[in-house]
Amino acid sequence: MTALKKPKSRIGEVNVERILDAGLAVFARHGYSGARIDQIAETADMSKPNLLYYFRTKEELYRAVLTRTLDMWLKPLRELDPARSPREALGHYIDQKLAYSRGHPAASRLFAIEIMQGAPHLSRVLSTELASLIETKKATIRKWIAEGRLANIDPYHLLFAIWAATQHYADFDAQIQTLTGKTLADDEFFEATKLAVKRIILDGLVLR
Amino acid sequence: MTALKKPKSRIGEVNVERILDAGLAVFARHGYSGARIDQIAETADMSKPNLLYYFRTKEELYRAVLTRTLDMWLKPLRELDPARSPREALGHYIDQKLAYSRGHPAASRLFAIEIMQGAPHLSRVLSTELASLIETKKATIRKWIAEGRLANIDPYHLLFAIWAATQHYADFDAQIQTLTGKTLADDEFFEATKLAVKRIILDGLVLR
DNA sequence: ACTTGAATTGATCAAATGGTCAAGTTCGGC
DNA sequence: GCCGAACTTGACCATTTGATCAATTCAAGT
Repeated sequence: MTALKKPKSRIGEVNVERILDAGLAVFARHGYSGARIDQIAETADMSKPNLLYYFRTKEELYRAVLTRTLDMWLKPLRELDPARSPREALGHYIDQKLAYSRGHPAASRLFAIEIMQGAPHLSRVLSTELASLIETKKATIRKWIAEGRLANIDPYHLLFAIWAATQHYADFDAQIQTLTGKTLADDEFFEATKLAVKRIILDGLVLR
Repeated sequence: MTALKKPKSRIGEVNVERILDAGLAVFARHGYSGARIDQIAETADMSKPNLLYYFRTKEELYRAVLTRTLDMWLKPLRELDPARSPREALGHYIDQKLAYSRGHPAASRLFAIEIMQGAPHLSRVLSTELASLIETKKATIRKWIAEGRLANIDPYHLLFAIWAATQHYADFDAQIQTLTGKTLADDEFFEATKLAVKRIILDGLVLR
């Protein structure tokens, strides 16, 4: 809506990139209000006025960081493939989401914090871009159910369960690390997690 | 550890209660830094200096709110009953956690935000109280597995999946409401959610 | 080398905010 | 009714922090 930044040179583009990275790290760790421009600038290796030269306000920077985050968040869902079997497609989706949790934990947390605080900056995007994407994927899921290849579950709850279980490993990393001593960064734990999540959600816990 | 508040009269106790409620609401919506003492005081219907009379610093109030929150969070897990069947016991646990998400969404979000930001105020409690409780429950789960009544899943991943799926409905309420138009406050949606979560986690999605 | 616009920063401002304090009011036991 | 302790508050202070700006440096094209 409002005009954002437009770097005029190569060096400008590099700086914008550095600022976005720094902003993501600091916003995710301290929240919007807790993040200080000084700290973001320092993380990005530049002075505060210089940062404000690229993003005129803290709010503008926050929105930019958030937009970038949401794009990454949406990507795996776009790839959910109706042509494959539900086990393959959903399994692949879970793998992709867990890879995202592993590769971009700060982005996952920032997104989560934003939504938990009422999504004041995202509500528009959620109700348009995400909602229409979901609409498409609902059809895919319903098709699988109609074919008798999937339990008769409301597509929403299915997606929520997958989102929750996969994002949990990034968002609650501190808790997981305290309890298990491990993180998704650990290769073995990452593989074990992929198997466990797929087993729980796709196959269920209770033996019959 | 540090001495906290100790109301000396009946009116004092009532005020402390009001402040804790107000603090929970405001901290959950704006995070620690974003919450303003003025706003908490106003929500609790008192002046800022009066609030500071009961809690000497913002930090002290925050810790008090957080402690209370964690106690509520732990309660359902304590009740996980090894004597019942896994389907009954885990099903009951899921129901309890969803009831908590419905009844105390702000507490759920505050707890989540705190952990996502590295649990700076909770790490001690997590590694002691929660860790030892988990140790007990791990035995219960392993017993069920040994008896062949539960799939062979690492107890940690089992608990994480349940926590994630149930808390999601409180924590991501804004997103859920945007997409489905409903909240756990809606009776029908609440019942449907309980069934869906139990079906997904206990029975799995893929038909065999 | 010169010019022009982009990039950079030290100094500074204004507003917001956590916290204090002295002074006043209310409450509960006697 | 009296009295001390608990409670309440308007005014105020110190610090933090988002944002501005004039002045300087840097980079690229000619």
